[in-house]
Amino acid sequence: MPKLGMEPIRREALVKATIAEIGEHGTLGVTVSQIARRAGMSSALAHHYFGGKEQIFVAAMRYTMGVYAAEVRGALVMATGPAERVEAVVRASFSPRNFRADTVAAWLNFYVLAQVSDEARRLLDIYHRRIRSNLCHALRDPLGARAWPVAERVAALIDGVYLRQSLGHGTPDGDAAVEQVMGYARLELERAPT
Amino acid sequence: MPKLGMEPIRREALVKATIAEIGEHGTLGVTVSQIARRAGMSSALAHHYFGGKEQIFVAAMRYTMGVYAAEVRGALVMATGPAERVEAVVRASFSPRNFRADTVAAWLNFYVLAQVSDEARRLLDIYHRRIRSNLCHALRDPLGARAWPVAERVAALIDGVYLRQSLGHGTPDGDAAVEQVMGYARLELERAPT
DNA sequence: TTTCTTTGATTGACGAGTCAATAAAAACCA
DNA sequence: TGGTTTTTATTGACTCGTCAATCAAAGAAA
Repeated sequence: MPKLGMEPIRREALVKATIAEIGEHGTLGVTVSQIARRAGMSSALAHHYFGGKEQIFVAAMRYTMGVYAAEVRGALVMATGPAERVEAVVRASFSPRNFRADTVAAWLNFYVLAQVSDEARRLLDIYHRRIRSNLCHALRDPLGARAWPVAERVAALIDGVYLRQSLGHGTPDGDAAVEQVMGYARLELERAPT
Repeated sequence: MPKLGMEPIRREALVKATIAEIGEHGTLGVTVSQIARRAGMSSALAHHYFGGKEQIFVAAMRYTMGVYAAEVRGALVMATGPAERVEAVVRASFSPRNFRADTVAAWLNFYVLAQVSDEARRLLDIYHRRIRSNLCHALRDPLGARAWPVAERVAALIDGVYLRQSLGHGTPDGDAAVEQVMGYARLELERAPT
């Protein structure tokens, strides 16, 4: 059975199982055994490859952020002009995938962890920096010096709307979320001339 | 020792101890014993008065929200005019108290719990409805029909900015947070004429 | 005495992380 | 080629610790 090169396969299986398990239970209070069982291996193997539960979860979050970053890049290549570029970032943030219960649970628990785990905090910083950079880049041309504060506000608005859509009643509505954020973005772009 | 009317005293002590303990550990993974010890009683008594850990935490969150609501009301009575009323709500949301580590920890864990606990979800709904109502009321006069979507956006912006300030580097800056939100609010108020 | 308060002790269970031991593939060697 | 060693993969069993929740019983006021 033991074939070579199992490590990356096991790691990915664990990462995906972690997200699924946290999505089902809502909490980080899932056990390594549950995650390992879902990934089809013993808990000892999970510890062998990752070291501990927190490291497994951070890896899972890194994965989630990677997928999100890819979504953003994918949307950006088809965008022309500032408004479209901003909308690309916003749309990616509110994609169906990001509103799935497991993704939401991952993010919420990630925020909790970021309070106390340096590694998680670092990862969160990367997310903040990336989205800020993407938005700034899109806004720099039309807004000039105002690009920075507007980007910051759009980023915060994305997070806030995401939170409310995720925890509100009923199924989250991605299009409505996009409109909520773009409503502000367009306002800034229309009064553009710096 | 057993005097009458201990119940409210014990409950309050437990609620405050819960917030302090979660603030110190960051997580809901604190034990009932830790909370009870901090509140100066046995864990059995905590169970006696609240039933279980989740109920203790929900009570703690209800308390936190109550304090916040009082802050908002206090700020509102001194406000005249739409802009000031909005700013009152925003300022209260970013008061030093709300940026204390224990309050932040309470809110973040509350979001996690709201995914799976009906009681927590109901409480979160109350928060959403209240802030929406306060902002709508402040904006209805100058913005008319546009009051609702703008209020929703301001509310989301508050949550988003709060999240970023709390989990960003360094000490949260309440004034900067207020300015970030009011920057948008004023934009809407200036183009006011419906 | 009745009622409220309080806790020590207990139950019954679970969990993270470790370790020694097994299994199998690959690399080395003759 | 056949045999042997090394490396990687894998897990069952175990340690040590924890914890939520219960309960019977005791202390004290009404």
